[in-house]
Amino acid sequence: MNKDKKVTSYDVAREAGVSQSAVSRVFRPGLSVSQKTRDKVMETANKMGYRPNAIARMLITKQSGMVAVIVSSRANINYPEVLSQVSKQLAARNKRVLLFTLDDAESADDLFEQIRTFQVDGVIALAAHFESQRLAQFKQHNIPVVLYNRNVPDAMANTVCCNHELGIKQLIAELQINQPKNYLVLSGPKDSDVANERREIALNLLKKSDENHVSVLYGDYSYQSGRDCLAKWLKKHPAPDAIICSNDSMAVGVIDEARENHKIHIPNDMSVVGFDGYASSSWSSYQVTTIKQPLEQLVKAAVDMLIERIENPESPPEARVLTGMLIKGNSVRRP
Amino acid sequence: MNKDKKVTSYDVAREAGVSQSAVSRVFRPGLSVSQKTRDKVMETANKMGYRPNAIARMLITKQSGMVAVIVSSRANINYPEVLSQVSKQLAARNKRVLLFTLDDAESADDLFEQIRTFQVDGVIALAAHFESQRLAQFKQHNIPVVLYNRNVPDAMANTVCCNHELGIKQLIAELQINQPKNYLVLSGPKDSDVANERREIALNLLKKSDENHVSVLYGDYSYQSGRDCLAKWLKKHPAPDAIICSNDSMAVGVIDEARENHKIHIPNDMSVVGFDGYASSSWSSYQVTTIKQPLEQLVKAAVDMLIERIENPESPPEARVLTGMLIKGNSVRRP
DNA sequence: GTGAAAGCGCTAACAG
DNA sequence: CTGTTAGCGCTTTCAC
Repeated sequence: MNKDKKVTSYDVAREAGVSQSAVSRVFRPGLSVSQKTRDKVMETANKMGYRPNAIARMLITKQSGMVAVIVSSRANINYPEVLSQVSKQLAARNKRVLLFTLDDAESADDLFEQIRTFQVDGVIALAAHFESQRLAQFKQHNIPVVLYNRNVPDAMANTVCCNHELGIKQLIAELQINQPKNYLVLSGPKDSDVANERREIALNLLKKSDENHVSVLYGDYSYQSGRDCLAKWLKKHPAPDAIICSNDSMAVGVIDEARENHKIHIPNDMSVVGFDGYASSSWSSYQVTTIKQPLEQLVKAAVDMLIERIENPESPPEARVLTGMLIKGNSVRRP
Repeated sequence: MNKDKKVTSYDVAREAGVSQSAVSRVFRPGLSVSQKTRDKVMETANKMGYRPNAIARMLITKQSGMVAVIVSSRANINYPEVLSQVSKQLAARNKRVLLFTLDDAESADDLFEQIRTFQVDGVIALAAHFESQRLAQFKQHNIPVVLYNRNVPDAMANTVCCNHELGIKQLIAELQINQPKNYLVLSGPKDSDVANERREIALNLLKKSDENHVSVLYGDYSYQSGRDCLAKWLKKHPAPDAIICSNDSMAVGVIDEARENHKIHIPNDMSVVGFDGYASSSWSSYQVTTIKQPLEQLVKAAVDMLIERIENPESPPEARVLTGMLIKGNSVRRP
């Protein structure tokens, strides 16, 4: 067993009495080598503890086998699961995840240079702060990018997204069983594309009926912001009939605040809906009515799409929209 | 602007009228280059869109600048945050995270070969399935490893961990305000080192008094397993006075099950404590009394330790134990 | 099927 | 301070 120096293909070749390129061939799948040579090489390789050096391979093949995944730490609470899914599914396609964090738009230039330096084969962006204008830079350098959970209107991007329009339609249909009059839309932050989209969809749908009274508040997707927004609202206004939250965390915050500090019963006095299908929002004390994102399928779509773009760089931009599932919880009053 | 071919340092050198090594020097921090050359190189480099190729650099310096981080998907719910912290703190030390998932012990051999292939500078293991016997393999190949949130008794490992002993002592002290007699210890899975440690500490502390009646159940750290375990227990036994859960998710599950299906009031009829300080466990409906892990400091310790081991491979194994903070929630009855 | 030889893009002595 | 010269460990023609 080697202890200090790394074993190279030359060492193995010498020991096995073959050429270095023979060793190389044995370790590259699908290359023709005689069974005899293969066995001999494999045996000495194992004995010497040889492993091909991926770095050297990258240098020559110009394929790093790595995909940059960009996350933010103020992330959507779903991302842990998304991330391990991404890693697993990319591993199945023989790619690794090189992780980058992006917490503010300012450091995006840096990030770009970093990613370029590492010669990644492609990029999956989970981070809200990854602005779609950045796409041009990547395109210029022929680095395929897939945006996860994003819907870019002008459609020059590869995106994978849950069907927000349909989902919010379903949620509003649920709410309307009670014929509410006063709605509050609790949006995510203004710098989040998804938050903006969900909010606008809700507002447009609600605008269709003149009878609806609709107000908007802005949180930051967090539990606490759900609480704070509701508390602030109730200082000057009566409780609305229904609150449409841009995600589940805020919905849970709203529910807790309503119950704890305002003696508002959910769902009897007020209905609340969320979005995402985050596990905690289904806990008995909340049972938020929400749209569950088809996480595994979304990730699969994103990975498939990226691989496709890596293998065939000329593929035109594509948006895949998957349908979420309505979870009928207990946060909407039933007649 | 280049469109197709990648720009190399030779291209820049030719264009700027200097040698290739001059270009190399400009892009390596801390090397002496005259201001004039530097400016000229930088200008043409920018003009041509040149970025040094990290892969080539890795090959020659034998430092990949990458750290393998091993996670599992059935992960501790804290890991999202841990992961982005790790990524951020490693980035500050000029290292990137190469992510690997490990979901079952069987694939660990594969994982090891993968990691070796990528020539990572070090490894941080967050995954419960990463068995400490594996350490020998890494040591043999001089790859430093730090185990996060793990306490390996025989101490031949670099570990970073929260002080479980102290934490559980504090939790039990809280519980004992009501002088409970019947305890239930709800442990995490038997194949988790941390779960085993937390369970044994609790059992040992409780054994000290002959008056205590203590039983043990095994969950899998999930919310649902908390519910299931309690339900199963209550079929044959009366409710205990106090339940000590190995993590917060199970504690929340226990609380929901008790309230919803058994009309047990928490904390009046039964006290529950958790461990970790997971955000959701502090939501008003639960307010679990727990120990909050000092996440940021733990990550910092792990990263510091790893960098230290990378720079100085001879450093002896070290265990760093940080103290968590007791969160007095509302899941323990007060007299 | 196999070996020889030429690099991939860069860093690191080493002279000048 | 700058340029020249060897490689890092591998893949990939190209003869044989």
